[in-house]
This record gives sequence, structure tokens and C-alpha cells, in this order.
Amino acid sequence: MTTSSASAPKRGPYAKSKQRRENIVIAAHEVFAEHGYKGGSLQVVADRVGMSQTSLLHYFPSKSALLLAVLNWRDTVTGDGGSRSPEESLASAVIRQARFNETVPGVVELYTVLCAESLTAKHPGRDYFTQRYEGLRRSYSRSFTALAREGRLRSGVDPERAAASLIALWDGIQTQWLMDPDSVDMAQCLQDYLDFLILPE
Amino acid sequence: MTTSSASAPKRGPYAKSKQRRENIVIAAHEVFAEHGYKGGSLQVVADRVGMSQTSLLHYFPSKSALLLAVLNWRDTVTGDGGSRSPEESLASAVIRQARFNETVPGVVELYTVLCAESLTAKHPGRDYFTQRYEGLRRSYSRSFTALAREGRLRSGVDPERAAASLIALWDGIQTQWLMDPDSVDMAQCLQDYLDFLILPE
DNA sequence: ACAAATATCGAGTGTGTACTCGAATTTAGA
DNA sequence: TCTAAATTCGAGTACACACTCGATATTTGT
Repeated sequence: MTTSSASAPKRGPYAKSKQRRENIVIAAHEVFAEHGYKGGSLQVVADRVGMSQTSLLHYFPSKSALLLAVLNWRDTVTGDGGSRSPEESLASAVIRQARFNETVPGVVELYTVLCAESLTAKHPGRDYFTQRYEGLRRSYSRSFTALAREGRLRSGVDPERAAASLIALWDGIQTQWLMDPDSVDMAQCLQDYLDFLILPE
Repeated sequence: MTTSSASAPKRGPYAKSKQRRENIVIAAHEVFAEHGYKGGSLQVVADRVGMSQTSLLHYFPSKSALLLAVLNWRDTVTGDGGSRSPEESLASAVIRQARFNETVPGVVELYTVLCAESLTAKHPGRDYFTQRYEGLRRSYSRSFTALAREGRLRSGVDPERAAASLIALWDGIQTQWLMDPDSVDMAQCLQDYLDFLILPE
């Protein structure tokens, strides 16, 4: 036998399945970004990927399962959070990511729209976002603490509050940027804030 | 004649109408905060206020009209934006409002949820939020400019970017607070930021 | 008290939703 | 090639939605 016990005559997904699933996730990403989770429909996703709604449900058993797949896919695609090399500074990684985000407004929109929507009752994305925020705060908090040890954090700055504030500023500036991209310079706002918190070497 | 031309035999709303409309708006406020605009339904609002869905539509001709009424009502209730006395400092007004907001999580939730939802396609709240952000940025920008004239703005700080950043920080910290109220101190984060921007007298 | 304007609602309309079922088609391993 | 598994989809289900219509009940100015 190749896998598992003899009483399980399974063969696994066919060759094109992987590509098919990814196409669905990408289409769903667009639809959820444009209309939100509640506002987006499986039918529209199916139309966009060129298959029937029934076939779509063969790959993802429910709408909420599709949402979670979209959120997890987003994580793997965007070099998100702690994926910076040990040499790169926190500030440089943040600014680099912010500049990159300007080139993918759809990704920013998905994140901003679903994050707030996940605050509503029984939203399937709730756990994803709460865990993500916990992780992000811990990660940034550690970075600020490390900077403090080197004496490079402005005195009086609390690492945990600074972590939450940095994330908050980032999220909020993205919202304004989505409303009117010309009204605000995301990277510059983050740069200003980090220049204040972090002292030069 | 009392009002308008003779060919308009109107009598106007009855006595209890005003109260009725306000009850509807309050119920809608709760429902939209809990479920968002798309997620909330007229039936649930009608149930909560104790009337039929049809009667509700007598007061507000459409769901989107009800949403706009809710948003405008929110403005009049929360002492919002520029309603501070000339003596009170910008910082003190911001912190006071932030502390007040901790006592009305439903209002914060409505704002955060609908603001992000308004980014989605053809959302009826879009104009409200874009205009609100424009107004808020202009107001804060003026305050920072005034402080700069008194030499009380940290050198290198751009008033317009500082205005956008302050709003962004505020919005973002509210999101984190809604997800987990214990994870963050909204007023303290704003205080930290303002203490940096604004020099003591 | 009377008549007209307002308020209330039951019943219905058309549409969209996520999701199910069963049958036909395609693929892959032997 | 042959068979069983994986894939596709048309048809249908049950329900929720915003909104309409017309008829009834209530309020108000005179």
C-alpha cells in the first residue's frame, strides 16, 4: 500500500486540482476584497473562475471554508510579518512592506475590509484576525524590546504600547489610503513615527 | 395658509412620529454595529423596535436611507470633531473623547465596521466617510498648524501628515480595542503620540 | 363629529443566497 | 482497457432579503 490503511481506497486529487483550487482562491480574494465576505457570493466567484457554483463547492465545502483558504493564502503570498532577514532593521522592513503594499491595493482592501467585518457577530474570520494581531503585537514588541536593550529606543517608550500603536497607525493609514490614495503617503507616515521611536545608531 | 402653496394639502407627521423614528434609528444603530450594513436586516431592526417591517419602511423608504439616518444621528449624539471650547487644547479634547468612547463600545463598533465596509463597491455610506475624513484631516491639520505658529510643534513634523496619522492611530487602536479590550489602552496610546508631537508650554 | 391625512400591517413579489442530490463525464492507476 | 475514484454540473431546496400593494386602523384639524 502507498498510504494509510488497506480499508481506505483513496486516490487523492487529480493533476489539475491544485491549479484549480488556486484559481478559485484568487478569484475569491478579489470578490471578498470588492464586496466583503457577506457581500460577496459563491456564484460570482464561480463565474469569475469559469466554473459552476456546484463545482466550486466540490473544492471548498462551504463559504466560510473558502474565506479561511483566502486568508491563509494571503499569508503565504505577502512576505508577512517576521519574514525579514536578521540584518534588516525593523524600520526598513516596515517601510519596504508599506511601499510594496502600494502596488497591490486589492490585497490591502481585502485585509482592511475583512478585518473590520470580522468584528461582527459570528464572523468566520474572527479567530484568524485575533490570532494575527496577537502574533504581530508580540513580534513588534520583541523588536522594540531588543532596540531598547541597545539603548536605541526613545526613553519613556513602552515596547508593548509602541507595538500596538505601530500596527494601529499602519492599519488606519491604509484605510485612508484606500479611500483616497492621493490624500496620504503611507510609507512616509510610518517613517515619521518610527523616526521618532527609534534613535539613530 | 400655514405652509407652501394651496395645492399641497399636507398635515405633516403625527405626534409620536419623532420618537418612533428615533427608536428605529437607535435599533438600527445596534443592528448595523453587530452585523454590519450588509449583514443587518430590516426585519431584525423592526423586531427590535416592535413593529412590522412594512411600518419601518414607512419611516425610512429604503435600507440605505436608514443607514444614512443612523450615521447622521451618530454625529449629533457624539460630541464629535470640532465641538471643543476654544480654551481646551487639542490633546485634552482627543483624550477626553477617547476615554468617553470606552464607555460606548457599540458606537465605536458601528464606526469601525461601517467605515471599512464603506470601502466596498457601491456602498451607501461611502460619501459619508470620505467627507468625514476630509473634514477631520482639515480640522486637525489646522490645529497642528496653529500649534506650530506658537512654536509648540516638534520640529520637522508636517501638520497634514500628523493630522492623517493621528486619525489613523485612533482608528487602528479602536479596532484592536474592539477585538480585545484588555490588549490595549486607547487613550494612553493617543497620549503617547500627542506628547511626542506637541511640546509643553 | 367628520373627513382627510397619516400610520400600521398582512400578504405577496421577485430576487438572491448557500448548499444538496444524483447523474454524467473525465481522469488515473492496474 | 477497464474500473474506480475524482470531477463537473443541471436541477432543485429552503430560506432570507428588500421592497410593493392595498386594505384597515388611528390620529388630527376643523
